[in-house]
Amino acid sequence: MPKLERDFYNRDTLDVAQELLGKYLVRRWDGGWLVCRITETEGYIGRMDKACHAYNYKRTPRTETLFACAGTAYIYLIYGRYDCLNMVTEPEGEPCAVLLRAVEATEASKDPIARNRYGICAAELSTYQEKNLLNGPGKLCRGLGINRKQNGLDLIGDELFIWDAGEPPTPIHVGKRIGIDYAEEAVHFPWRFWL
DNA sequence: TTCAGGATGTACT
DNA sequence: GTACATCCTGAAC
Repeated sequence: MPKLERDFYNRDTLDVAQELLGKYLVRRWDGGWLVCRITETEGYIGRMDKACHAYNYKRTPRTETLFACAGTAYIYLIYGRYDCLNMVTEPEGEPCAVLLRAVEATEASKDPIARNRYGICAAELSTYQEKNLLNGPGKLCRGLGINRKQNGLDLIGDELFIWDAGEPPTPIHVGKRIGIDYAEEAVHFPWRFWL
């Protein structure tokens, strides 16, 4: 399966957000790989988006990563407890990114992910735990062992990257983003995509 | 199955 | 001091 190259990320943020759906997030882990299918994303576009940390090109130590070249991982702490994973998009200097909101574990990856999330093996998961394994941005980071130490990581490398399995496009749902009620007019931008 | 409330720490004002 | 791109728990239905 081909790995996505920098050209993929160096494009319009909303195109990237939609095309990431159905592709596979790959994380090197314990000598092997954790592989998850991407099912929900959101776009954030700093030049015009009050929901983006780098709105109006605001540079701070935290947002510096958003100005890096496309194909960089932007990872930050939210609500004091959870990490969120983003893919930086568009040319260097444009603070834009795609937030990964939800993924699905492949069968072979379920055991280590269940251990990361609940400290048990996959066979011990309740149906409730299985349903809530990776269906949120904080959950998928916890499940895949991703945290702020990986902020700025190159997504073209071996630690963390995306595989294109060549699956045909399926219908994509479009709607408002979640958890950004403070963002005034940007609250209504239809920049959330899911399968 | 849904809902309210609390946890928790960093960034920024 | 305030706000935050969230998640979990427990209680009510």
